[in-house]
Amino acid sequence: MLQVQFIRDHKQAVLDGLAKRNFANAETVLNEVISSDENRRKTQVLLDNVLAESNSLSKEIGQFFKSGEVQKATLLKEKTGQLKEAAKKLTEELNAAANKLQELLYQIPNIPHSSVQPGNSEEDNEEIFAEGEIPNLGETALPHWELAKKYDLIDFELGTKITGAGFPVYKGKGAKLQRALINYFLDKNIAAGYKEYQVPHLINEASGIGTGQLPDKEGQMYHATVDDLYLIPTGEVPITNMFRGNLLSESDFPIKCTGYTPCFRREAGSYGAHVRGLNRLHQFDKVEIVRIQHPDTSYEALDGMVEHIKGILRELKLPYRVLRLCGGDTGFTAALTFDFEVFSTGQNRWLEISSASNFETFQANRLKLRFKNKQGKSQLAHTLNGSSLALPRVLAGILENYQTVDGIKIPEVLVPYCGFDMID
RNA sequence: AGAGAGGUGGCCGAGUGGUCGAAGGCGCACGCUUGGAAAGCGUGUAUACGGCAACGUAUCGAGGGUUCGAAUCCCUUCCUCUCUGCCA
Repeated sequence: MLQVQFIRDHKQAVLDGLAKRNFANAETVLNEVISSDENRRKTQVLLDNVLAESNSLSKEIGQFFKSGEVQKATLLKEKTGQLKEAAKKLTEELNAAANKLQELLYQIPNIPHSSVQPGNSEEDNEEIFAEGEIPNLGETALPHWELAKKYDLIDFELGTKITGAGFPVYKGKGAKLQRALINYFLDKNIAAGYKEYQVPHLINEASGIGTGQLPDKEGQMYHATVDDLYLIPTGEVPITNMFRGNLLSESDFPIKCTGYTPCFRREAGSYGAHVRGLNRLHQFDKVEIVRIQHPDTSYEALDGMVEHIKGILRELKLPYRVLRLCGGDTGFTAALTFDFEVFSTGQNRWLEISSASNFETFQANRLKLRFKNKQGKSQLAHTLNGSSLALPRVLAGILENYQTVDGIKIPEVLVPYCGFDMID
């Protein structure tokens, strides 16, 4: 959520930013925001004045009662009746104005960073880095769902029986490989200074609002209605919300967290060849990294996260590329996002395996996550997160890129975690 | 799940209808003191919104109500603790 003050002071910059995202009716919405805000402030001044008068009258009445001048008190009481009505009406107006402003602000996405290019879709994302060799497996390369079947690693049908499509069952060495990856990712993150957390997998409404999943995107989350809780779509939500409402001091920075969680996504509207196998699931595992930063260092931090993720992919010896997302493809809450994609040899396409973003103050404003700056004022912090990494597609990438006629080789760094070096 | 107790500032804790944004203590900051430190003494120390400011308003878990006036009374709700039950 953008700050009203910022919109008031930098209207043109906001318009330019929204244009990069192709946000419709930006000017109209901003004008509405500004007029709602004016209305809100005007109403508040009126209400404050009424309440101030009412308060001082009440004090006088109290004095009169104390000194026994009951008649004077009774006289004043009549006056307060009118003020009460006025206050009630103004309170309603103020609430209505504040709610309207809030609703408008919820609709406006974050302003993209200056390096973000305009664009409509993933076609317009820029590749900024690529590394690793794409193995030449020729015609024999199999997609991971066939490999998974051949070596009995993942059972999609069994998951369908238990739950439904998109809830696979990992078996034997498939399960072990996945567990090895989780441990390896966590160890890498911890070595880089991230503190490990195990967090709840269900969240309440306030948490969903804090990180921006609610109120608009509830259709993407599973909702446990009896208790009004949501299954997390990503570990970002519980991890970031640990800091909701906090007032930090500068010495608390940087805050670096990591955690392994399953992720649950309804993925309403997804279908077709692109969702086969592990490509798109309703439940998948992910190791997440989250950082809370001083605004001055948040972009350094983002670069640090990108380098960290590169390091992991380099060790896994997977061919990957990094994209800077264009305005139209950048998520609602992010100012700048880098996507990581691994080349999937068996499908001959790139698969997104990580996304690292700086949200600047957008989430912090919703979370009321602030710190005391050097001037002693409270100021919004910056939040960032990234996947390190999303499991299924890394698994798919390993199966497909490491396949040989004799079986699937295990990347060297994972052998100690797996306890075997070959799936055959 | 049933019964009871309770939720007050960074922390502890007083406050049961008015002068209470809230005593006292701890912590923290600054100053005095000191060769330096500790101790001692003094001053200051919540957040949000509005206002150039003086200041005003709101906030004692949250929401609603009674009252001229609510931290204090009533209702709803959330959370915590104790006991009982159940249970990985």
